[in-house]
Amino acid sequence: MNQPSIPKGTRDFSPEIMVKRNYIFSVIRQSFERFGYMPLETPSMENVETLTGKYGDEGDKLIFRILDSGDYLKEVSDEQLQSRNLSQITKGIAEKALRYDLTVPFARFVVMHQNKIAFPFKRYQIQPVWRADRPQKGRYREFYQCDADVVGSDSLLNEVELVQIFDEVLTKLRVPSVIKINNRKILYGIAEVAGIADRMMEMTIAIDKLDKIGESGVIEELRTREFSDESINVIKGLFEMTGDYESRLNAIAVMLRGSETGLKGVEELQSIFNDVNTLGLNDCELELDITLARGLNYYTGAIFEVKAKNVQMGSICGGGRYDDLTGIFGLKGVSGVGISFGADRIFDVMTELNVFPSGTDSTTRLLFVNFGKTEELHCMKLLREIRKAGINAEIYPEQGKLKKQFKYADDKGIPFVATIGSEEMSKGIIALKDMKSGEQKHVSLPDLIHLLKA
RNA sequence: GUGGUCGUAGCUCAGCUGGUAGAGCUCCAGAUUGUGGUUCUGGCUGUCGUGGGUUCGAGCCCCAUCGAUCACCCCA
Repeated sequence: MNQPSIPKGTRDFSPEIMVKRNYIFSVIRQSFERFGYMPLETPSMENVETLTGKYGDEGDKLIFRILDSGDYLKEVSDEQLQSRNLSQITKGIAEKALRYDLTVPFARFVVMHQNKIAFPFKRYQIQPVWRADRPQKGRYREFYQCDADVVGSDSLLNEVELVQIFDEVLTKLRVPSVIKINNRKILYGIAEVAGIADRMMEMTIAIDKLDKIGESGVIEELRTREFSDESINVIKGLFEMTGDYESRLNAIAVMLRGSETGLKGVEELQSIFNDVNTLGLNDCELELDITLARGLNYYTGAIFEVKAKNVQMGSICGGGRYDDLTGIFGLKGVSGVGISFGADRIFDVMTELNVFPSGTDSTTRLLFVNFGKTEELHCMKLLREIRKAGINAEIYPEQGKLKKQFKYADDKGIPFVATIGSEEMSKGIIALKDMKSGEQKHVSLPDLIHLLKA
C-alpha cells in the first residue's frame, strides 16, 4: 500500500502550528483594521483570462489551471491534439485557474462592483494563493498572503500609511526588518536616459540581482542581454551612489534630469521619506534601494520589499502602486497602492528567531484532572463558570492515571492544571498547579478565575 | 522549465573495499496506586523509497522510477 501524501509544496498545519499562524494573522488583521481597511474575500478560482497576462511571461507559466469537468476534450480538435500546441489546447480544456495573488482578483472585484463602492476603497484580504513553482526554502506552492490595498486615491499619504503598517505589524511580531523602497518611475527614467526605455523590464531584472551577484555580475548579465556599452555605463552610475537617501536621491535627480517621469519618481520618494522620517518608525527602517525592481509588471510608482534582519530568507513582504490595474478590466483612471505580508515566510522567520510569545503554545489555559464520576460532575459545574468567564478550559474526558493526565497537559502546552479529588471537593477548593513553575496551591473558584484572566 | 545533493526505526543519523542492520532522541511500562517536564531501570519499532539488473550473496555496485531538498529562472 502506498503511504498517503500531499501534493508537492503544500503542507498540513498541525494544531500547534495553527495556534502560532493564527497569532500572526490576528496581529496583521488588527493593524489593517486599525488603519481603516475592511475585510474582503474572493473565490479561490478565477476565470483564466482574469489572471493571464498580469504577471509577466514567467508568471503566466506559474498559474495553476483547473481542468474542466465532464468531457473536457470536446472543444479540442484532433489536429490540435496532434500538433501538441499546448497553449491552444490549454485554452480549450481549462477555463478556471487558482488565484496567483490577491491584487488582481481585488482589481477585478473593484471593476465589477464600481457602482457600489465608496472610493477611496480600502480593503484587506487574507487568503491562500497558489503558484506552480518548484518548491525550495521559503517557497511553497500554496501560501497565504495578507494584503491591504487602497484604490481611488493618488495621495502619497497612502504610501506613508502602508509603511507605518509594515512597521507596526513587524514590530508587534518582533521581526525587526528593513523596508526597501524604490519607484518604478525612477527605473523607467534610468532606462529612458540610457536609451533603452523599451527594454526597461529586462534592465530591472538584471539590476535587481545586485545584492546576489554583485556589480560585475549585473554588468555581465546586461552584456549577455546585449545592451550597448553606453547604456551599461549609464546604469553603472547607479552603483556609485552612496550616502543617505537624500544625497542619493539628489544624485539620481541629476542623472535623470532629462527624464520627466524619472524626476517625478524622485519627487515622490522624497515626499514619502520626509513624511516617514517626521513621523518616525518603531523597529523597522525605511531604506532607499534603487536596484529594487519587483517582477510583477503592473507596478507603476512606489515599490516595496521587506526583508527581515538577521535571517537568511527571501523577502517577507512586498507591495507597490499600480496606476492602471483596473484599467485592464475596463475601469480607467483609478490608481491603487497596496502591500502584502507573506504569512508563511514570516512564520519561518519567527520560528528561526524564536520570537513567538508564550501563550502561542496552546489555546487551552486550564485542564481539570478526572478522578471519576462524582468529581467529574463537580468539575463540569465549575467549568461552566470558568468558561462563562471567558477562559478556555477542558476536563480530561476519562478517569486515568494522574501521570497520564498531567502528561497530556504538558504535551498540549496547557499552562494550568486543576486537581479536585474527594478532599478538595468536600472543602470546596481547587488544587491549582502552574505547570511552568511547578507550584501548586489551593484556591477558590473566584480566585482561580481572577488568576487565569490576568 | 534547467542543474546539484540525498532517500536506512516515529525523528536525526551511523553502517568499512558487497557477507542477511545499529546508535541517540521519541514512544511505552515501571521506580512514584494524588502530579507532567528532570533522574534511574526495562521494553517495542524496520518489505534499508519503489521496480529491475549484476552476483553464490546487494543497505552498499549498475539502470530506471518516485519522493525530498538546495540552487538557477522567477518570486511571498
